[in-house]
Amino acid sequence: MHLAPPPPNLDEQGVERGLQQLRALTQEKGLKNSAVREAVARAALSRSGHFSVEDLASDLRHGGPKKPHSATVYRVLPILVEAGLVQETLVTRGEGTFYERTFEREHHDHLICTSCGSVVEFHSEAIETLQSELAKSFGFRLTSHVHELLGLCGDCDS
Amino acid sequence: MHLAPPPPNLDEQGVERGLQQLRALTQEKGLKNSAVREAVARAALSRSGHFSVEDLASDLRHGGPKKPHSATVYRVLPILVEAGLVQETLVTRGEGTFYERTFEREHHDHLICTSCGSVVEFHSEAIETLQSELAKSFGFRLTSHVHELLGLCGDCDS
DNA sequence: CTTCCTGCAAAGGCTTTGCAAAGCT
DNA sequence: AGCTTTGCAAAGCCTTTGCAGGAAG
Repeated sequence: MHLAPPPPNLDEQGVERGLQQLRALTQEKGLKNSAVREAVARAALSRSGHFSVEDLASDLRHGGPKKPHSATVYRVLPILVEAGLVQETLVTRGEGTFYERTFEREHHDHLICTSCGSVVEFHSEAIETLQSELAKSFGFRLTSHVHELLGLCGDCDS
Repeated sequence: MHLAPPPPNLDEQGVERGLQQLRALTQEKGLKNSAVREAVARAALSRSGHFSVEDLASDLRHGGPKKPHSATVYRVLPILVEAGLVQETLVTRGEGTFYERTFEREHHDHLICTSCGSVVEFHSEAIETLQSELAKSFGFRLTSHVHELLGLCGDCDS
């Protein structure tokens, strides 16, 4: 069990590998290439922490030449999820959907302070193993999971 | 690790104990008694599985003399949560919020088939223990958690 | 030329909120 | 009386959808 290492920002080559993985999926599905979709993917891969759809749209408005409409971002995100670049996260926050990069990043879960909102990312191999065994014993093939621990952090608990 | 026992429906006395627990909270908070709130609590405590706000509102429309507006149910549910009668659940389903009774019911988590939607409730003492240790090691005081395993059940995986 | 993609605006679905009447204490 | 609670309707918010023009293959 350990603290997940802080998000090691993806360098330009990493982003490029992510785009290639995206292209592999879109080709396989018979989709066309799209500069806008790649711009969204770039923005998502470049983010270091948790982000919302609006965060991405905002990055794109300020950052590059392409300024996708947020409806487009909503349409692209499920593709990025399917391509394994990002994943929904912080589902207990309630206010809107959040994502985080999963591409070339170690799997982790979250410990969340319900008072100040601080988030600790952890990884427990023991829990992962138990989950697998559990699923197996019920005849399930596990594809993903949501595991968020809610409580008060040291600062808020005093 | 085991299958959580099927919800042992609360009998009338159990419901009454639940209402008492609710009254304890409302008194402590200086709230007033309310027949409508208790009707919602009764409906929630009487449900056996997972339910939505609309499910409750519907029960109340058909069941008793009181027919609370759904806005009222939305206002009452957080109080029932705080009183420890119910809890949000199936957060990964996405479509609206679901609740389930926690009062006089063993804690459990969920294994969910993303294809057919079937849900298995399980309890793993080992995982619970690991969670506690984990929170402790990061200086958190745990108050609750969300743990949902997503995958394909035996039927859908063939 | 056929199919996919994008922007825009509108619709949708769930949940919250403002207000006035009604209910507790 | 003074505060909470309720119903109702309206507003809010996030997300999805229909459509028409544009881009890719």
